Amino acid sequence: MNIKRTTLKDIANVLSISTAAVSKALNDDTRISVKTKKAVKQVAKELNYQPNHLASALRKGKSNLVGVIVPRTNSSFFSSVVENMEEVLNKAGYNIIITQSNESFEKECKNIDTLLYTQVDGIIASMANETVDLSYYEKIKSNGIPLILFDRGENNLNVDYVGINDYDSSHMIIEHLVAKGCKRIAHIGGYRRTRIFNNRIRGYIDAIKKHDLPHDDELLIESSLTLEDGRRQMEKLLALENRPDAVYVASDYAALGALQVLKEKNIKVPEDIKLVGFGNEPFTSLVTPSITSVSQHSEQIGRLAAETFLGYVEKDIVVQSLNKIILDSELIIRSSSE
Amino acid sequence: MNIKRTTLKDIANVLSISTAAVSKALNDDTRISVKTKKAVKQVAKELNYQPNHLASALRKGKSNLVGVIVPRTNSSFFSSVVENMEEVLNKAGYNIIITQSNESFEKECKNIDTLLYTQVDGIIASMANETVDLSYYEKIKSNGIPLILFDRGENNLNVDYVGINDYDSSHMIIEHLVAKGCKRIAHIGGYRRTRIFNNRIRGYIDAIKKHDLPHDDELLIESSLTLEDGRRQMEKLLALENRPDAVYVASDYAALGALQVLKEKNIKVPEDIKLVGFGNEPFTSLVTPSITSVSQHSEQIGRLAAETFLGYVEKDIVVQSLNKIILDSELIIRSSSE
DNA sequence: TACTTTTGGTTAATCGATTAAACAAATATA
DNA sequence: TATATTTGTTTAATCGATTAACCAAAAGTA
Repeated sequence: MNIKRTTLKDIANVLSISTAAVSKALNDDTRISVKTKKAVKQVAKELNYQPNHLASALRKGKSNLVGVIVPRTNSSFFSSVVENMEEVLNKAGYNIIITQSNESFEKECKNIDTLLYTQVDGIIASMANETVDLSYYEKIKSNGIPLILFDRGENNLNVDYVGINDYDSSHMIIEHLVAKGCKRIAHIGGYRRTRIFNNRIRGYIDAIKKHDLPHDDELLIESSLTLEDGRRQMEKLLALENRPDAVYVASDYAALGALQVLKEKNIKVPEDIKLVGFGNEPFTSLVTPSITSVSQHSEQIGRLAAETFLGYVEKDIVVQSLNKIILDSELIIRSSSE
Repeated sequence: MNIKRTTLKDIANVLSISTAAVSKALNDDTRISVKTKKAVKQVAKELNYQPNHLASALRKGKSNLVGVIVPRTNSSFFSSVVENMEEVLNKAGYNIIITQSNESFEKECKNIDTLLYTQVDGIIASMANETVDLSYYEKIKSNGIPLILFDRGENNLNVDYVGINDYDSSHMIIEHLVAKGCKRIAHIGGYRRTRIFNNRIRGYIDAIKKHDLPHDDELLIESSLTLEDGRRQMEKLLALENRPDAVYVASDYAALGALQVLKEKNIKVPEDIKLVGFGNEPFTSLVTPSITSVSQHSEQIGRLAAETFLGYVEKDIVVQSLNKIILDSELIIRSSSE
């Protein structure tokens, strides 16, 4: 498969001018006459000229590509974030490369390597569940390109972060459940090592204490937050001597698993146990009963992360620092906690 | 943000040898002594050398990147296809760039431009719903890189295709519904212009005829197959004087919309109306009642598409032709049609 | 007229890695 | 010993676009 592509030289030959002139003409350099520009553009069109991105990126030291790393793409939160990010970046002349870590640290490292290898101008990422070793992210920083984190961030990296207020979100949820009369609220949370999940756990504990509710160890569970683990942990909670009357799950997927178990055991939701998820995935409104959840404003997160990146490249800023943009979340109350 | 990266030259300088020797040493050229290789690799490591992909790709005329275009990433089918594709390609030394068209023709064209611009070595794509004009895909072909289509393909492009047998799948569904005693089966299908949906429609019609069942025009509806349109079309079917006793929907999302409407109207599924979806999205097993659906073997599709691509680049084949790999699908029977 | 400025280019270097061709030194072969 | 081959490396060209530096011709200005 070798079809010779049109190059600047081909255009230059046709018009008997230098490649430099052609390059400048195509880039609308002021030092090229209108007449020449017209001629060049005409020939470029005729020969179906497509600039060689590799060559120009190599020369300019800039690829106009932004790398994106997400744990999964098949989550509506991440997919929406990416979509909005892309819109902003496209407008600024950047294209994006999406990679997914599948929550695996190893895969995430590979993705980082791929992106650096592809010479992206910056990376916008949400960290995998597994990730504790930050050396690969340090690698991005030491490469000198901007790194923007969203949702799953890490203070120690000292880079920009866009996300919601997880601590407050937990408070909001507990307030809601308390208002509904719950007295024994459990939390199936994520792993504490992940900052956002740790914040949700802290929020949960503080809110529980504030209302003088029981905060037994057995009511607080760390989980991988997959659907399957949601099932498993819910079964654990149901096996307790003293069952909770409400469960706050830090992810909609795990909440869905929990709901399945509750339904299978004929435990009425919300009458017997109230359930709250997190993330406002579309299916939360579709299942029966629909699940109360927290909306994270994915559109804004995507847009803000992109704009933060653009802020760096446009102003050619050299040093990044810990700079958090924290958005308010919104509790969407549905049948599972009514 | 300008941190000077280590180049071949830096390594060459340290060792007082030529950059050519360094390049060859790193690529394990047989003409370089073991001693030199060791020294070079040692220094490369010390200086944290990262090859400049742009430079090597430019020189070699090969980027080792494969572009992927999918209608959406937040569908478990596409996400699983991509995951498996990636696994195969990674092993062969290729990295992938994922782009999503959001079912928009315009966006798809942009994606193709981006990928060609990034100089990918090939493109694996599933076409957007909207796409009828194939000129952008022709552009890929005329660029001389392999194009592999999956799921949403198009014969007229004369390229490789990996997908399931949609015509047979429809038959399988109708057989199942007939066996369950259904006598008036409706089909909410996709747009006929999309080959797979056309095949499903043809399969539906032929199977219906085979069983001498009514195939009134009002029972066959073309739809965008979004959840919302699923609702809309289901409402249309319910407004009919002579309601169907089963509905076969060509997408799980639309089937979910249909199910919502049925539940809202207190129509019992499967007692009053049986429902079948398509795609075996995870939520089909999660909703109540769970939805009968068709599994498309996403893992295999992904793997086969990747291997087809590799077949071209490894053998340096020049001409592509219409070459279909058709897999069998599997009907997963659940409560909605029991 | 004589000098300056502007216009519209051209030349040549450059980005960093690869590779064909050349070459010196070491080793093998006749 | 003389010649051929192998080994290990260097030189220089190349991929295609960009750009700093340079230059000739035209136009402006004192």
